[in-house]
Amino acid sequence: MPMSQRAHRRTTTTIKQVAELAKVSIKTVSRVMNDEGNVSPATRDQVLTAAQRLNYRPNMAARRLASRRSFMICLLYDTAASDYMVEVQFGVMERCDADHYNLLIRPCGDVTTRQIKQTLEQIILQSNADGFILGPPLADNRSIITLLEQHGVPFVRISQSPKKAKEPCVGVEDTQAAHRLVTLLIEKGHRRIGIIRGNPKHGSATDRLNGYRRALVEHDIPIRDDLVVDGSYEFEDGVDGAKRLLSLPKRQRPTAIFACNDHMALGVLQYAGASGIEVPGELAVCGFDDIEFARFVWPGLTTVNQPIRGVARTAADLLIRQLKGEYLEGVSIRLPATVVERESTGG
Amino acid sequence: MPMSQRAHRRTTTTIKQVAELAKVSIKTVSRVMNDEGNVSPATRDQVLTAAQRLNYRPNMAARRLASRRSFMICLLYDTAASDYMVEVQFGVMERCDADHYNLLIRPCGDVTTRQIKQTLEQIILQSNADGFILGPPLADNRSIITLLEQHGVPFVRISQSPKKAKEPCVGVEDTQAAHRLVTLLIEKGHRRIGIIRGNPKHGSATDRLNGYRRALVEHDIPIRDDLVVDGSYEFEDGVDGAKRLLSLPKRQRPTAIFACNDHMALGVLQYAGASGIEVPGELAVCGFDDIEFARFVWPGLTTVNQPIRGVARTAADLLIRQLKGEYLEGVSIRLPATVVERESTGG
DNA sequence: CTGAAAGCGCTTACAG
DNA sequence: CTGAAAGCGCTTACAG
Repeated sequence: MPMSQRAHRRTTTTIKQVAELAKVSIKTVSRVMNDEGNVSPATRDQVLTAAQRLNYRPNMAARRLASRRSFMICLLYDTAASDYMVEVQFGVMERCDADHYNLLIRPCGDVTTRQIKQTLEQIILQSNADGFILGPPLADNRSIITLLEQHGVPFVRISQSPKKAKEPCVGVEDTQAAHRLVTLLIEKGHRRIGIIRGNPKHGSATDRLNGYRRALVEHDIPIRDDLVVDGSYEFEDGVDGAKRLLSLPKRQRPTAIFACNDHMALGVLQYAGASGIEVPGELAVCGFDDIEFARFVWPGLTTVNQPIRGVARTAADLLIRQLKGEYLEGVSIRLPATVVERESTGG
Repeated sequence: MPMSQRAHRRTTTTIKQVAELAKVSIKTVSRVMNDEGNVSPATRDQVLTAAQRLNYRPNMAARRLASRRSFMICLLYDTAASDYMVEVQFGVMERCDADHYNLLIRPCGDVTTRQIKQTLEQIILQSNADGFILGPPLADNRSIITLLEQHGVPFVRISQSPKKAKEPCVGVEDTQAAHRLVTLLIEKGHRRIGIIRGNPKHGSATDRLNGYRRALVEHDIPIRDDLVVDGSYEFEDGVDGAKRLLSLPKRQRPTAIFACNDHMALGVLQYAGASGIEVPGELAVCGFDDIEFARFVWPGLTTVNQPIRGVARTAADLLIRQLKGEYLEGVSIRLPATVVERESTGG
């Protein structure tokens, strides 16, 4: 006998059996299980006792079919770093568990917007998700947002650009964090500070650049265009950016580089290592994200720790509250981030 | 009107409407949708055309309820590295998509076996999963295996220890890969090769040590106990291991270190960097796993690339085939891994 | 505060 | 190769 057949034989107790034992109607059991209220404490106790004795668990498939809800939340994201996404998954899951929602994950890496839209439409049509959480930078994708809005499906965005849609949005205060980071460099005596910018598709890229600018302006340090180079959050951008910045004439070249994420900062470190430039002696380096490896490289990387799990938990919370009928249009939440100082910016 | 209400209004076509349009019974539509056969080509075409015209998608909740299957596969894992798990998720998902299974993820990091068992029992009782895929090292956890077997739930293990259960098992040929890696070091002239072992809870730790031993034996190099140090796959173990190995008297200390995973190898690199020991000049270093950062550090890390996604896809495949009734007891598959040579082992 | 009835959209088991 | 009937285990909408 193959296992698959044995598996079908699992005995399950139904709402009917609980109702019989508790001597009430199935509707009353349903009321108790769903905390609907309008049940006398005595009846409630009877039902709960009966349910416990029979080890009753509501059948989700039946509940879904009858209520026409899936109790599933879909987490949609594309090419985010794995560390980041695993944290997001944890955060969302924590919140989902509390309300018995299932989490469906939908990575769409290396896929065109057109393909994502098709997938999305399938998921929506099959009623496989009551709501969506969009990770960056998908959360800023205009045509995805429009599609979800057209179908009237609730969703929450994890993004730095709240204005891009009226749906709730959760992000990080990274302008402030970047500001503190660059201020730290200035306080250590740096005046020529280079920056390697993030992927312009992400709202965070703009935010972090703004933090950098503000810190310089506050200290009356002119913003030099030749110290601002483009990047897109990839390791290689860090290598290229460092190369460009450090090939400036010696008296003009930066003594510190702020790479807008850790991947690029590690690229800077690699270029420095390969070129015999000593960090932090000749060059201070800092990143953003505090990925696991920021403390694993030598010298350890000064960076910013983002409360990713908290952001994700908050996003899930807003979505679930929306599903329960709360009106949350225009809600935007930003969580604070923390500067983590390590060896790459010196003593 | 809150969004949650609008969401409920999504119009869906049912099997009944398709049946009417195609002028057949709903049972026949069901047959076509499930590829059951026993339908004449002409009828089949009619149904397919009708389904397409109405943009019909079977309602999963109804299907689940009627068939008493959840069409969900649960991926259960604990404290694996995020890079690893994201790859596993991708691989499993790829295979699930093909058969319209949903993927439920269940990370159990930092949780006792007792708690995992409770969670598992809940999932099983709620029929929320037709089958499970166990990631390492959970896949070798005796009491988890027993629990699943008792409930008669099909599962597949991702593990290096096929003998630990009769259920299907998928792994990597890492003994051979470790053997090739150490042989490479020997061919470069190294004779004193240290090894930092992996977490003994993982079957891979034993495998990799065996590969190391075999390579030395084949080249008539004695295995020295003082060159074999314990570890558990954490970065810090690499630091500690390097410290211990490199504090040996100069003529006895290793000229190369094989850390049994990349995290530990990066620990070795960090210790070397902080101690002014030049890699690869004074010390060759290699790891195992080929995590993203193996190529981001300087010097780039020589390591072994594992076909994680393929392993995961294979595991999902075995599970789905089991669910379809195939008999796969005792099946064990090992996929080959590839040595990736970078700067940390020299020219 | 409680319940009887109808129905969610499929599959199963059976019949022909 | 095709179909009519029953039922999966809940919730919804209504009545009292």
